[in-house]
Amino acid sequence: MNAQIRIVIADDHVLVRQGIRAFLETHADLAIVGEAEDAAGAMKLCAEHQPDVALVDLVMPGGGIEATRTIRVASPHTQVVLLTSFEDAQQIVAAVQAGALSCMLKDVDADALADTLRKAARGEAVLHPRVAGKLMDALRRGSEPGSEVLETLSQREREVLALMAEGLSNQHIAERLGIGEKTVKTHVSNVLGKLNVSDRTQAAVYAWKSGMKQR
Amino acid sequence: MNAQIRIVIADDHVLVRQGIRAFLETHADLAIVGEAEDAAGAMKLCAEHQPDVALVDLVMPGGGIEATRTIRVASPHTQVVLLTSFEDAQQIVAAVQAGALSCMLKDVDADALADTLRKAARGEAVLHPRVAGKLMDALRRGSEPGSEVLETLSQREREVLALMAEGLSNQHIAERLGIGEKTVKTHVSNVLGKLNVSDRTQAAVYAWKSGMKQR
DNA sequence: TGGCATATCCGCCTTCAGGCTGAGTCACCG
DNA sequence: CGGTGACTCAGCCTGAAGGCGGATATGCCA
Repeated sequence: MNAQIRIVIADDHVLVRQGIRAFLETHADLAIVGEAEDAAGAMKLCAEHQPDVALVDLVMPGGGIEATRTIRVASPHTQVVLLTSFEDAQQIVAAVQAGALSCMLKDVDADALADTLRKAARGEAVLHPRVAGKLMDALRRGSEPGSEVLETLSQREREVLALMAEGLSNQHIAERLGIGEKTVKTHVSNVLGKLNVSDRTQAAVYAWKSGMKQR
Repeated sequence: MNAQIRIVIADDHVLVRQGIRAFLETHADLAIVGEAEDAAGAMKLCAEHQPDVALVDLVMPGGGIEATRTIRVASPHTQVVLLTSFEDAQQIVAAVQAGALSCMLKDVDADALADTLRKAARGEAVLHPRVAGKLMDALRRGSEPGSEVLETLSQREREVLALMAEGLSNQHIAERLGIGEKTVKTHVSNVLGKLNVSDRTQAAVYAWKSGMKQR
């Protein structure tokens, strides 16, 4: 007994959404339960409907990658299928690491897309053939280079950021590094300024996003 | 000016080599210039003939990965197409990083294999569909299992955590979710309690550690 | 029907984070 | 020798964060 597969579409272009909808409505087992036009809306919609699959455009207000990440956290049941016009390996890798299951280019035909969605609902990944090649490139290069902004940090600032990214308070960082808390606050302020973020949580997120915690 | 594509086959099973040879000989544009049964022989053969493509078994004496690496170094012109019976993500990733271009499972049919070889000669990668899935898994490195503690969070709490993990302040989370800041603070407190952490930065780190990538 | 979990909101209070300013030491460099 | 940058520390002040208690409304389940 196969229930319908419930799908949320997230794309900032109405035309694209309508096109996808028209594509998918020819398949009786696929039900579109909602459409969003930005990352925030996509997360909200997924949290609300808990769809089986979210079809997310890589390029959208708020960011397709951020949308993927928030959807995966806020709505673990929902599998994310990425939709993209461009074959940017870095972006695709980032999206996969953010929790995207499959990745399709926008030139797929209706049946292939439907098939991808069905497989996604079962947790099976599908890679668009041309995406596969890009992914191989990215893998070969061994992950993306870190942010150049991180390079502007001094040694001490990097240490402080690393401990911030572990969730330590100023006091604990001070103890860990054997310096005063005031000094830590100075470093923290400098780090926040250089990274152009407004608080330690954003700095920690920055560190994780830029990969300083992954190699 | 389509010259024949020159191919070297490296597999330790005579039967397999003969099978592949029989497969490919039905295609006039594919020429098998040599067969090797181990890594050393494959490298020697490639260095000698500088073939366009080397079809390398992942499992062979001397190691398919080592064979790939040495071939790529000793004979840069030669593209390596991996052939494997097993879908071991680690092995495949390692082989790709060693320089393999494409990866096929041994259940491909003759035409698909021929097509892969032609593309490889042009430098285009092809991933066997089932291999793609494994590769995604490896990339994701354990995002699926998720922490069991995350399961104890309510829907709303997961949404709040997702936004905390993006670095948003209580005020911004409130705006994003369309609820009051006081309510957000309540949710945040509950999340901190359930995750057994003492501040939002630690919660964000927790989300990143358990929800997205790496160990 | 009475618990129980969830989600929403309010107020009070304490602690901490982070901005701003200033300042001392040290090492390196032109 | 003076300048520059990194590292250290200090005081002051504002605002955000988070704990604690209380409150209301929903829906689910025994």
